[in-house]
Amino acid sequence: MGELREPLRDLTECGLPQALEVMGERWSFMILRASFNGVHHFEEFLSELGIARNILSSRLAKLVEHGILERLPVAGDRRKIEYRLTDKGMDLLPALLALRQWGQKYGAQVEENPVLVDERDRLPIGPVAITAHDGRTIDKHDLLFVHRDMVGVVELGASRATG
Amino acid sequence: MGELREPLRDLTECGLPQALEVMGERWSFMILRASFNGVHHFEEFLSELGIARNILSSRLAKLVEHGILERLPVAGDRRKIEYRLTDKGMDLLPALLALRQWGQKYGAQVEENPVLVDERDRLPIGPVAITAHDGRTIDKHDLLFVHRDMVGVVELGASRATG
DNA sequence: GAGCTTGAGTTGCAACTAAAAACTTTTCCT
DNA sequence: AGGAAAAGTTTTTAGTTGCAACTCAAGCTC
Repeated sequence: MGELREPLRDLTECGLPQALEVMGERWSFMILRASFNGVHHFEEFLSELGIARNILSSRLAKLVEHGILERLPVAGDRRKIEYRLTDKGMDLLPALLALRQWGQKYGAQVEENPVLVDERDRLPIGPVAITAHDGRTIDKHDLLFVHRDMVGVVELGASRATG
Repeated sequence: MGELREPLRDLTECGLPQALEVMGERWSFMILRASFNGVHHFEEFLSELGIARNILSSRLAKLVEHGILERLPVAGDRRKIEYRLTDKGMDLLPALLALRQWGQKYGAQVEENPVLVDERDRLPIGPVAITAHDGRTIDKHDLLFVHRDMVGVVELGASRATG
């Protein structure tokens, strides 16, 4: 990553804080993972994750509030509530996998199970990758932070974008 | 995501908890982001992030301890310490970007700045993508969790992998 | 239909973690 | 020598996490 530097000092403009408001909390990602794995009910999360009841309660509420999970009463048993991933929640899969793959690469080698596979050939997926605007995957060494006004401007001495 | 279900109940085998041990803490990702943006010194992080000194101190220590940042004395000024991303730290970029993109997609629309671009054409990067074993990017709808022993086994009734 | 069980939560309290502000140390600058 | 900068610690206060017990409605059992 030769020159992945930032030209100015205003780092505030970015979606990260938004994401972290929900997903930065202690159990959020573990709950999300359980959701992806077909866990849907309060008591299931509880025994699956080993989280405290009150914490689970407030996390689920927050995930619902942020539209990551949906809270629906179960037809047929009026005690039961089903927590289901929304599309917004499912869109967290790349983030979850990226994190997981990193943990796997550098953590103590755990034999992962279940394994996420490509439906087509049932072979394990590859790494989560950064793509260019045209879909090529790009290496982290080929990245650069530039000022908003300089997007698309290719190195012509000290030229500046106009407009 | 048609049948992204899990066959069994042992969700423990996965790199996610490993990753969350460091990156699940409150300021870790924000510190990481600042690092990627060329922030290297204690007082810089402090004013950039608006974090409390003691918290920053302990987060930096933890990130160093986990090999995500390196702590090196600066030649020429013996007061200064430089915190620098390691390769392990840089490998968190996909996770960071995935999170950030998600936040951007669903959060209040912020004009992001600086923008991460492809060095080649200086155009903004595309989405972080899940890839298949051969490098194709795959959609979340084409994914499936299967038991470790069933990897590569293509739907042949109730067949089982041997070995 | 009385009594037990299940599901999805609250409540109360102890232990831990984060935040703000002041203080400390060492080094540099003049 | 005196002041300021860099990178922390310490102290105090406020907020979170975690455990255990409790609630309360709905089902199940005989």
